[in-house]
Amino acid sequence: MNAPLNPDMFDPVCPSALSPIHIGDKWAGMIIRCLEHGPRRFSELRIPLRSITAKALTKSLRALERDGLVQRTTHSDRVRRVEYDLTPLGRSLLEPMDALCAWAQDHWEELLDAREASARLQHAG
Amino acid sequence: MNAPLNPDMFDPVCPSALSPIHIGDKWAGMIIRCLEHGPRRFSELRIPLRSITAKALTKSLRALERDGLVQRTTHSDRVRRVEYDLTPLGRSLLEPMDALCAWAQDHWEELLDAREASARLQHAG
DNA sequence: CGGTGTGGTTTCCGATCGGATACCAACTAC
DNA sequence: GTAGTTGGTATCCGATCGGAAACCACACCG
Repeated sequence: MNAPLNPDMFDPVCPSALSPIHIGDKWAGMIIRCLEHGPRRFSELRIPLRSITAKALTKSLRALERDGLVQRTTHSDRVRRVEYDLTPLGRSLLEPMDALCAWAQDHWEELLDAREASARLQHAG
Repeated sequence: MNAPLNPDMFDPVCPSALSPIHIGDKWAGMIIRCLEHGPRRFSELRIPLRSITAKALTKSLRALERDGLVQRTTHSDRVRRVEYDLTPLGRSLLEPMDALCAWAQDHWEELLDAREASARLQHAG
């Protein structure tokens, strides 16, 4: 099976937060990362995405499904079980996403410096 | 100098419109592409970005400036001349952007198919 | 003098976003 | 029966987005 998701997998000061490149909506990139190593259940996804509401998670997942990046499967178990998994198309996104993460890490300090410089100008002006 | 920008450089049905990956806000990616081959003036940028309002262009350019991706220069000519140019940081984005464009082109049909399939389900349901 | 071009800013407004909260059906466990 | 879990929906609401339109300072042109 699948190791549990690390509740802290998304560091609040993750360099990617500064990155000008985004996947889908606010949550889509993180959801895709959560599915990288296998299917996940709805409530399982909510753990690393700590502040997400059910509404926001549903909306984001539906968009990913509509775009063919994620597949939703309802299992007929005794207890209700719905799993979300990356499609091959969704999985193919991981490679460019890795390139973007690498870019963000490489240029994190430049991005921080630029923000701080403009904040100083703002404060001075 | 710099060849004029092609007014049609952004095909309304460009595959990148379907891409789930975005650079900055709605316009930032296109602006960066416009600056790829050298600095451009404000009104020059408005040509390929046909429907953009001055307000939207200003806002997007200010954000790019704040993030250190674009530099704004006011030239002291007789006529007012303001030019926007990519910084080295902004230029470094071109490489991952190319990777994304390649991904979007490679998977355009899959993306289209997924959208159409979900639209059919929507219509049938 | 008025008209034109440049590089914007301001105001208004409808649409969308995103969080909080409450609610729900189905099923299980006690 | 009652409580808890799962996978959501429905409603409200303030904040933000994004376009349309009007306006503006400044310089040049004739």
